[in-house]
Amino acid sequence: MGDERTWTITQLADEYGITLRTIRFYEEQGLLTPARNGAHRVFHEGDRVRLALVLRGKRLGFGLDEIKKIIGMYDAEPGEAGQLRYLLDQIAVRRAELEQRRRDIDATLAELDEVERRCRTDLDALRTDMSDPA
Amino acid sequence: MGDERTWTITQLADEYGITLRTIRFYEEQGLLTPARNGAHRVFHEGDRVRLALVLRGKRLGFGLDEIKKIIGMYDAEPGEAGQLRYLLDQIAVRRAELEQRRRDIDATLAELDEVERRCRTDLDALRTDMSDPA
DNA sequence: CCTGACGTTTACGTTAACGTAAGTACGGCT
DNA sequence: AGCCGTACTTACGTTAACGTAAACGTCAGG
Repeated sequence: MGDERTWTITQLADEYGITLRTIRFYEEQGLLTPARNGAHRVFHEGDRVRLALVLRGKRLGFGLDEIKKIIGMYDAEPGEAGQLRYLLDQIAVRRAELEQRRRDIDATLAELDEVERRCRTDLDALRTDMSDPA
Repeated sequence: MGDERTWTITQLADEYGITLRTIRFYEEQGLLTPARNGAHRVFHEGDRVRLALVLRGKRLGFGLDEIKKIIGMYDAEPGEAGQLRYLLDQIAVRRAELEQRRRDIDATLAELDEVERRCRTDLDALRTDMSDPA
């Protein structure tokens, strides 16, 4: 039932292609809170998921404190109405940011397409010159 | 014909909500190459477009040197076949990155939706408790 | 003529996100 | 007993992307 599987710090680092230092740093910043066996860190499934979320946030270009807030929203306690409204607000803000990013991505992809087309046209032209050097 | 309109550094800074320092820094890094009137910078339409591209790159979380390469692709000279193939390679790389980012964004948006649903459910529960305090 | 707005350069300061030692500790193998 | 592998903490170093201050030029308006 209760997800017995655990990981060491190097196992997680290997799995996600990051360094031990990075994981320790994330803990230092409060992004991770692994259990301890003496001095050694013990990571459970939840820690693993959180780490994945952090890395995704990074790929999205968010700063670690931003990521901390976002992740914090995932496991927010129900709390009182004020907190809930604040949370909804924050969700709206993040969503707006992400949607802006998606628009940026789409625009950039479109321009890359354009560049690629020009590129292939130029290549074709070169080939034509080669086979028809008159 | 030849786009006569020009801008001062403050005009561009105001338009894009950045500082003079930032624009000067971008020039220092070779991302912008405005003309000069004596010591004063004179920005033409092309510079303005490039600045917009830089800022979009930043919103996407790219570093300035990455952005420099990407923008460099836009105005690459036809060049020889080897260069063109390299460029096509680079385009493929960027595209893969951007598509990964879009997947990340979609996943995050989906999770935000989930959090929002839980949030609204909780709010509803609170309202029900209020109106039916038995 | 002096001030203020706008621009310039040079250069040191700052923050984020780690990198990189240095030194210590502990369990297992031979 | 000695060493290896893995992990720990502490702490200074580094890079990117500007911020910020200092000191100066120049042109229009009062």
